Amino acid sequence: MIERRSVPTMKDVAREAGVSLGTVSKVVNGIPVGKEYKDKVEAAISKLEYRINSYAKGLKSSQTYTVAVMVPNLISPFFAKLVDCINRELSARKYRMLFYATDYDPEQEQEMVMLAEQQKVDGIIVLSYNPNLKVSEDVPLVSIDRYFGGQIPCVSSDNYGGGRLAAEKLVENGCKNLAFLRIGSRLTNEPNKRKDGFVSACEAMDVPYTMKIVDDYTPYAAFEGFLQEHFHGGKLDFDGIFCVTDSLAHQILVTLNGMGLKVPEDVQVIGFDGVRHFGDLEFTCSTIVQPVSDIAAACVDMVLEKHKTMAASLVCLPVTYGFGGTTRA
Amino acid sequence: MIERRSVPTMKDVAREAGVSLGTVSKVVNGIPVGKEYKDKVEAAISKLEYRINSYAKGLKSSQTYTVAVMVPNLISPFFAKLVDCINRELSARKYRMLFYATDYDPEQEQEMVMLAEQQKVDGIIVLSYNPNLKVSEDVPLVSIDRYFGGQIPCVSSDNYGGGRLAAEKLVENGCKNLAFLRIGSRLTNEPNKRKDGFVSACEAMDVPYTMKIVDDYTPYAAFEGFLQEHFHGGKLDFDGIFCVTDSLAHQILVTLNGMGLKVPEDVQVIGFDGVRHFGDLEFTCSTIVQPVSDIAAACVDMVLEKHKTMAASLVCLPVTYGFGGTTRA
DNA sequence: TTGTATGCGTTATCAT
DNA sequence: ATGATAACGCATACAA
Repeated sequence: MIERRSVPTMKDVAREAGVSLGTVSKVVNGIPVGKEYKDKVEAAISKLEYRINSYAKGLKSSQTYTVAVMVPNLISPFFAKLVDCINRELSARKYRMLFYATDYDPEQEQEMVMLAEQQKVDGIIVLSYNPNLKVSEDVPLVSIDRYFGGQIPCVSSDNYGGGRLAAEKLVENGCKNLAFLRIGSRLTNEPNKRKDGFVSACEAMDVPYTMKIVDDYTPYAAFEGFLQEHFHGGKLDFDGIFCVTDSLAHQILVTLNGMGLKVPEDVQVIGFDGVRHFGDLEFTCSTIVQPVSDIAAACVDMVLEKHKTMAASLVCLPVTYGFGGTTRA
Repeated sequence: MIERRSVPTMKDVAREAGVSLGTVSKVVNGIPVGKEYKDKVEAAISKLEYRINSYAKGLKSSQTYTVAVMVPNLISPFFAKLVDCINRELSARKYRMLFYATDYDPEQEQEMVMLAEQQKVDGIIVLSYNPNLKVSEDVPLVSIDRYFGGQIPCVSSDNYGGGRLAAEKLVENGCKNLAFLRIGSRLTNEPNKRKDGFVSACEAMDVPYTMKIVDDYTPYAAFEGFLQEHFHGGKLDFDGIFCVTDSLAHQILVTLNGMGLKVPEDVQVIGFDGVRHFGDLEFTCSTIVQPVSDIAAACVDMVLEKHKTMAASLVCLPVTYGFGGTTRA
C-alpha cells in the first residue's frame, strides 16, 4: 500500500533517489555533489515533479525572494508603467512582486508597510506621499519621489532640471509669457522641485511667469477659473503653459479647446511624466519624460543591495524632452 | 544579560505574558480564551510589537492568504485597470496579491504559473492567450477572457453582446455602411466573439459591412492600406467603424485625421474596453464598456470560493455603451 | 479552559 | 563528500 501524497517533498525525493535529505537539498541549491548522486536526485525530482516549497524555505532561511511594491494606484498611466518596469526588473532576477495599491491613504499605506514586513519580504519599494510613514529597520526600503531623510534611500528623476527644461523649451519655441499650473500636496516631495526649476529658469532667462498652485482635492474648476481670469479679448495673457503632470495637461488642453484656443498656435503646453497613449503609442502631449525604466532598475538595484554602506541616499535620474504635438516642433 | 532578538516570536510573547505558546496562538487567531489571559497576551503583543510570521503560518497551515495575478502587462490601460480592481477586491478581504507580467509569452506564462504554484498561493487569476497552459489541480485557477474548458472557470464580459451593441449604436446614429477592424490572435478566445456579435447584428439589420482581420504582430500599416483601398474621392466606402479595442480605435482615429476625414461627421468610430484618459477622465473614444470592477469581483469571488461544486464554469458580464465623442451623440 | 508536544518542509551543523 | 539531526515559528491534537 503506497501512500501517495498530493505534493512531494524533499523527503520523498530522497527516498525515491535512495539518498539522504541533505543531499537532495544540496542538489536543489546547486551545491557541489557527487556526479552519480546528482543524477539520481535529478531523475527523482523530475519523476516526482518535485518543486521546492518556498514557505518552508522562507521560514528556514528568512530570505523570501519577494519584494513588496506600493504605489497609490494603477489607474494613473505613470504609476502603471512604473510598476510594469519594476516587475520586469524583479522577474529578471528571479524575484517575485507583492503588489499593494494604497490609494493615497496614509492609514492604508502604514497598514500595508506592516503587512509587507510581516510577509517577510526581502525589500519594499514605495511611492508614498505620507510624510510620517513609519518603517521598521529590519527590511530595506526604497522610496520613489519622496525623500524621507538620510536613512531611507530615495530615487527620483531630476524634477528640478525637468522644470528648467520645460521653461527653456517653451521659450525656445517662441513663448514670451509663461504659466505654471500645479495640483498636489504641499509636502516637500521631489515633484515640488518642478516648480523651483521652472521659476529658476524663467528668472535666468528674464521671462515673466504666472503660477496657479492648488492643493490636492481642489476641484479642477479652479484652473478653469484661473484661465478665464487671464483671458481677455479672445487671448490668454500667456503663450506657454507648464503643467505639473501630463494628466493635468490633458485636462487643460480640453479646457483650452473649449475656449476656442488653438494649441500650439495660440498657446503651447508642456506636461510632465512622459505618459503615452496606450502605454506605447505617441505622447499624450509635449512633455518632460521621466526615465521610468531607469527609475525601476535603480529601485530594484538599491533595495536588493547587499552592501548598503556605499548606497547613495538620493539617486537623481536625468529627464528628457518629448515632443507630443502641443508645442511648436 | 538579556538576549534581544531583533524580531519577537510567539515564544517571546508567551514568556512576556507568562502564559504558554498555545494560548498566544489562540489569542492571535481569535479563538476564545480566558479574559485575563487574553489581556495579558495582548499587552505583551503590543509591548513587543509582535507580528505573526506568515511564512511559518503558511508552512503549518498551507493557507497563505495570497493570490497570484497574471496579465500580459500593465502598459495597456485595460489590463492596468483590471489589476487595480482585483487588488482592491483582494485587499478588502485581507488577501495579498502576487503580481506577474507575462508579456504574452507562453513560456513565461507557464513558468509563472509554476512559480505561483510553488509559492503556495491560495489561487491564481490569469489573463492568458496561451492555448495549452498546463495548470496543476492543487490550486484553484480562474481565467479571464479565455475559456480553457470545463475544469477551469472563466469570467469575461459579454463580448458577443458587445459586438452587437457596437453595430446597433452605429446604425442608430445614422451609419449605412459598417466596417470591423481587428488585430489579435486567431485563438477562440472570448474577444473573438466581438466579431461574431457584430456580424450577427449587421445581418439582422440588413446593413452591409466589411472586415479587416489580421494576426498579432501584423504591422499597423495593414490597416492604413485597408483604409486607403476603401478611400475614393475624399470619401470612405463606410461611415461607421467598429474597432476591436480602444487602442486600435485610437490609432485609426489618428490615421483618419491624417486622411483629412472628420470624426464623427464623415465617419463614426466605436472601440471596445471602456478605457479612459488617465484612468478616470473621459473616454478615449466612443466605446463598448467592459464592467471591469465586476469582472474583478467575480474573479476574486470564484478563486476564493470554498464550495466549488456550484461554481459556474463561465461567467458572462454585461457591457454598456459609452459615449466618447467619436460617434454622433 | 490551558499547557505540552509534535510536525509542517527546509537548511545547516554536525559526525561519519 | 554524504547522512543523521536539530532548529526555523507556528498550529493543533492531546493531555492535564
